[in-house]
Amino acid sequence: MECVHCPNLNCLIKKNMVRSAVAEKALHKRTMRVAKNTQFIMEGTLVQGLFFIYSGIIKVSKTGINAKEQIVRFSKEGEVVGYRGFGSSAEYQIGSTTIEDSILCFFSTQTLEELFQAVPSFTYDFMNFYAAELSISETKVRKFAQMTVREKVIDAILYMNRKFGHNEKFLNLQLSRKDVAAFAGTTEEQVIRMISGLTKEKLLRKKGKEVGIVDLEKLKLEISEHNFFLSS
DNA sequence: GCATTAATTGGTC
DNA sequence: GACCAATTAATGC
Repeated sequence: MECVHCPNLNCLIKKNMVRSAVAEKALHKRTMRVAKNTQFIMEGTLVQGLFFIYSGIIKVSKTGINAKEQIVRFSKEGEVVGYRGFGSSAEYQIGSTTIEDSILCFFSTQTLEELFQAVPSFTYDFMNFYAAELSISETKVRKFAQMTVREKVIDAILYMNRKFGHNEKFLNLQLSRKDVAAFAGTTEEQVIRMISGLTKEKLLRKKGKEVGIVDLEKLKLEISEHNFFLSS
């Protein structure tokens, strides 16, 4: 998977390919195919570099109290994973697992550091990326403290819709109830109950494990009342 | 099909 | 609202 032919124009590597240093380093990356449901970053393991997603979907998670999983975010093509353990600490602060079959481009810490030193525009893009992530995690803290379970579940579904889209009937991203719970910050049973309730209220539809949005405006309204809409 | 995993429901603290 | 147990539906082989 050569960067020159990569369609992900928003990828930080691709964006900076015009700089010869980036283009040169891009030749030394390692690309790997990772099957669905495979963990490719273990929390607490030694940081070796960053993964840029060429294609596929992955989840980023952190182990909380009682070994409960907390999903931090989901990422798709063009995005980067592993940066949390970058720089300051030597171990990855997060784990990451594929949700779909994916192709990842790996850049070693050493290569990246050389690029940070040599290419300001690349470093600048990363800085903006970190800043945006920080802002998202700040509003997330607020959400967790103030939202009801119903709002958290609606918020999670709206996020899935914003980020991965929706076809005629259902959300494009099909997650297990357990993953939705781990992302929303509640339990699997609560997610199931909320989805069932919202389906009865004609705001959602469901068929098997698939979930779809029926009344987007009403769902948005419930969240916007608490000023939580935008971001994340 | 059978076996394993996920979704759902009901009840308790 | 979380945790636990029992039932049922979905999925892998």
